[in-house]
Amino acid sequence: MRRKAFSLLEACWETGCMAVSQTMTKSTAYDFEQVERTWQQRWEEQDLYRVDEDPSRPKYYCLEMFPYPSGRLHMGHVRNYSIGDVVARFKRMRGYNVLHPMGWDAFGLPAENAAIQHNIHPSKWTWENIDFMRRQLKRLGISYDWRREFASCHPDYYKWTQWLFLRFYERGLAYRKRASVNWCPNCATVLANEQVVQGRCERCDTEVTTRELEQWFFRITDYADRLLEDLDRLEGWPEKVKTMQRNWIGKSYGVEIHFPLQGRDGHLAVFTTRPDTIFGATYMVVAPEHPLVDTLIEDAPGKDEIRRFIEDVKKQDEIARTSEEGDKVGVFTGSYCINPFTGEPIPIWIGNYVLMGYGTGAIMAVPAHDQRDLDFARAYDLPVRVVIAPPEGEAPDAATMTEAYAEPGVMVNSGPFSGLPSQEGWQRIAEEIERRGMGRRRVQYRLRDWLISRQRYWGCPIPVVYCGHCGIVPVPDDELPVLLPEDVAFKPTGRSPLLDHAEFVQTTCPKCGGPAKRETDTMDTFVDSSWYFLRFADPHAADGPFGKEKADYWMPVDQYIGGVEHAILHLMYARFFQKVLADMGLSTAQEPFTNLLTQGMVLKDGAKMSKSKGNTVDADEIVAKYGADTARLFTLFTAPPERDLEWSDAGVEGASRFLNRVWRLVTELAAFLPGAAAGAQNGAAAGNGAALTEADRQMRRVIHRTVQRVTKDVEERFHFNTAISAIMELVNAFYQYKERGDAMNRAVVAEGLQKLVLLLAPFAPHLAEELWHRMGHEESVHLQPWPDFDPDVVRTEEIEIAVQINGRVRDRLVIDADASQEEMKAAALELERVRAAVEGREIVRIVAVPGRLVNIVVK
RNA sequence: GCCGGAGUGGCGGAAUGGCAGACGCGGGCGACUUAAAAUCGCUUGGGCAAACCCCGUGCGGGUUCGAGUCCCGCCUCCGGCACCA
Repeated sequence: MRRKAFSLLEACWETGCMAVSQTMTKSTAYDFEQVERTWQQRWEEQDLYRVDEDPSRPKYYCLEMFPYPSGRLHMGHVRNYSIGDVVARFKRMRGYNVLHPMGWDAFGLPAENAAIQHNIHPSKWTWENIDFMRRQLKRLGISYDWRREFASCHPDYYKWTQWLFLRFYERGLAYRKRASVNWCPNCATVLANEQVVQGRCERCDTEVTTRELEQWFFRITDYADRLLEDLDRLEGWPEKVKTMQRNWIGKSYGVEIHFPLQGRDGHLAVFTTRPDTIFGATYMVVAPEHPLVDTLIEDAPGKDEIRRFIEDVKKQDEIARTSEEGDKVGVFTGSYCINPFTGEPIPIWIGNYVLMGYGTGAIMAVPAHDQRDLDFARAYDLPVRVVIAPPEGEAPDAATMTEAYAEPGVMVNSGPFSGLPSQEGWQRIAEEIERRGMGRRRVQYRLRDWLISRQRYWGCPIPVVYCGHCGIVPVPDDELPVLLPEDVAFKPTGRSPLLDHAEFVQTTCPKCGGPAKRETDTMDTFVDSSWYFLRFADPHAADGPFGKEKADYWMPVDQYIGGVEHAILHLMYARFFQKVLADMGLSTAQEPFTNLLTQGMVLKDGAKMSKSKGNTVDADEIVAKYGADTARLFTLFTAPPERDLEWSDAGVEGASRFLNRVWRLVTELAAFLPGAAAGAQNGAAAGNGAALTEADRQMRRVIHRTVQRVTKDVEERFHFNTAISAIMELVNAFYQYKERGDAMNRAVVAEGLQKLVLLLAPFAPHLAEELWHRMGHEESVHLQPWPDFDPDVVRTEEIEIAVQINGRVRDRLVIDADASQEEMKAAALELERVRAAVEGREIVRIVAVPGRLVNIVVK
C-alpha cells in the first residue's frame, strides 16, 4: 500500500527546498531539460569548477585529449569526456585539488579543405566550429575550468610553439636536411613516417609517394633510448600501447662491418644483427638509392639495363614497395667485395628489398639463415651456405632448403669459429671486427627523425628566414609570433597560399638587414599538441610558454584519457617534448602522463561510426531527446571504458528509465522525511537504534555495501559499468524497502538517500545536484566529500554458502559468517540431501572455504 | 608472418581458482487502467510435460577437491607492425 503523500509537491513543501523545478511543474516527471540548464547556469555563475594551485591539498590532473574542432561532437567525444568527468568529479569529492581543463587542437587540414570547398576562411571556419562545440560541451555539463580554455591556432599559443621550435633549433634538435620523404598527393604535403599507414595517408587514405625535398626535422632519434627505457617506468599505461611504442622505436643490437671493395679503394658498410653468420654471406645487396651504386656499376657491361632497373625499382618503390611484400627483384652490379673472414670475393647486387633508410642501406646476404635472403637467392640462383646448425638434429641441406634457419645454434663451416655456440660466436666475431678496425658494434633504431614541415597554410609558421648572405636565420624571440597572414586566397591547386603572399614571404634578415625570404612551410599539428598539457597549467602566461612553478605543481598529468589511435603518434611525440623540456629546465617531470586510459571506439552495427557509412549518431540529438545525464550514463554503463561500445537505442532508453526511477524514488521518499536535511546529515542515527528491524538492518547493509562497491570500482578499476549496476541494485532494494510504507525507519531512509545521491553525482551530475538540493542542502553536491561506509554494517552475521558433492552444488547452508571450517563441515554433513548423497559411499575429504562453500568429496 | 587483445544467454555485459550469467536491454506473466502507454511486481541459459537430473563460458587435452579464470596445443575475430637486415 502506497502512501498518497509521496508527491513531489509535498516533498518540496516539507523540505522547504529551493530546488529548481518546484516552481515550474506539479508533475512527478523528471524535466531534464529544465534541471540541466538551470544547474549548468548556476555552476557557471558560481565558478564551481575553477581551480588554482593549493599546496595544502594533493593535486590531481585529469586530462582528456583535446579535440580537433571538426564541427560537431560525436558520440566518441561524449564517451571520452564522460569518462574524464567521472574521474575528475570523483577525485574532487575525494579531496583532491583537481585540474580538469579543455581546449582545441585547432590547426589542421580540414579547415583548408573547407576553405576551398565552401569558400570560407580557415580561421572563420575553425572559430565558428569552436564556438559551436564549446556550446555542446557546456550542454553536457562537464566539469571543466573554462577559464583555462585556449586554441592552438591562437597567436597567444602558437607564439610559444614557435618559441619552443627556436629552443629546439638552438639545441640542435631542429634541423633541415634534404631527404626522400613521404608525399601525399591529395593533401599536397609531406607526412611523417608515423602518418603513413600501410603505404597510405593516415588522413585521406591516398597512396603515398616519395619525393626528394629539403625539410625540417626534429631529432627524436636522439631520445630513442630514453623513450624506450622509460616505458618500463610507466606502470599506469596499458601494456598494449607500450608494446606498440617499443616496436615503433625498434631497437636492435648489431655490428657494422666494412667489406673492402675488390679492385678499388673503399669499402661497403653493412649493418647486421647476425655477425655470427658472416661465413655464410654469399652475396651483398645495396639499396637502389645507395650512394655507391654509380661507382659499383661503372664498368658493368649492361650498364644501361642496370640503370633502367634502378629507375623501375624506384618507381615501383613509390607504389608497392611498402604496401605489400612483393617479389624480391635485383640485378648484379658487376662489382665484388672481399669477405674479410674468408678472403673470398662476394658479388654485390642491387635489390628492391633493401631500404636506404635503415642501417647503412646495404646488407650482407646470408640465405641459409635469413628468409628474405633465401627467397632472393633462389630467385637468382645464388649460392647458399649453411653456417649455423641446430643444437640438436640435422643441419639443413643448402641445396634443397626452402626455409631459412634463423635460430641460434652451433657454428659450422666458419673457420676457427666452427663449433662455437652461435651466441658466443656473435661476440667473438664482433670483437675480431673491432680489433681489425673493420667496423664496430652498434645499436640501430627503426625510429626515424620526425619530419615536421608541412606545405600547408593552416598551421603554425616555422619561425625562420632564409638570407642570401647568412643562410638560415631564426626569427629573434622579440619578433614572435610570426603571424599567419589572414588575407590569403584559396585555390584548389594544392599550392600553399603562403607562397604567393609577397608581404609574408619578403622580409629582411634579422642578422644583416638584407633582403630575405620567410619559411613558408608550417609545422605538423602534432607539434601543437605535444605541449598543450603544460600550457593548461598556466594558460595565460605571457612571458613564456608556461611558468615553471605552476607546471611543476600540476605536472605530470595523473590521468590521461583518449583514443588508442594515438598510441604511437601523439603519445610518443608528447613524451619526446616533455623530455626535451625537462632537459631545458622548463619542467621537472620526465614523463607527461602517469596513467593512460585508452578508451574503445563507439560502434554502430559493428562498425566505427563514420559519415561515409552513414551510421553516425549525433550527440546533439541524443542530448536534446534524453538529456546530458542520460547520454553520459549510457556511454558509461554499456561497456567498460577500454572496450569498444556498441551503440544501442534501447540502451539509451534504459539509462533514461533508470534516472527517472531514481528521480521518483528520491522525490517520493523525501516526502517521508521530516526535515530531511537534519536526518540525512546524521547517518549515525541510523546505526544506534535498537529500534532497527531486520528489514531496516538489511537496507542499511545494502546501502553501505553499495558505497563500498562503487568506491572500489571507480577508484581501483575504473569499471564504471559495474559501479553503476551496483547503484541500480541499491535503487532496486530501495523500492523493495519502500513497500513497507510507514514501517520504514526514517534515519535509514535519510542516510540511504543521501549516500545514493552522492554516489550518483559523478555519473549524473545534474540529476544528483537537483535531488541534493531538494533534500534540503544548500551547498553543491559536487563539493561534498565522497560517502564512506561502515565495515561493521556491511558485515553480515549469517551467510549462505554452497554445499557441493564432488564439485557440484547440491544444497545450500545458512551459517554464522565467522564459523570455523570444522563447524562448516559439520553443518554441511547434517544436511538431508548431503546425507542421502553420502550414504554408502566413502568420504575422501572435505574442503571448507570460509565465506564460500563446503565441498565433500566422496567415492 | 610477428606482437597484442578478445571469444560467456536472444543482445550489451558480470564473476580475488570457489554457487556461471550480477546489472541493463529484449521476452513472458501479473497489478494498475474502460483501454493503451507509463509505472510497479514476478519471471526468463539449454534439454525434459515436470520433479529429480543432465548439458552448458570458441575447440581438444591437462593441473586441481573445484577451472570462464591457471598450463599445453589449436580455431575464429579485432587491433598494431610488416622486406627494419
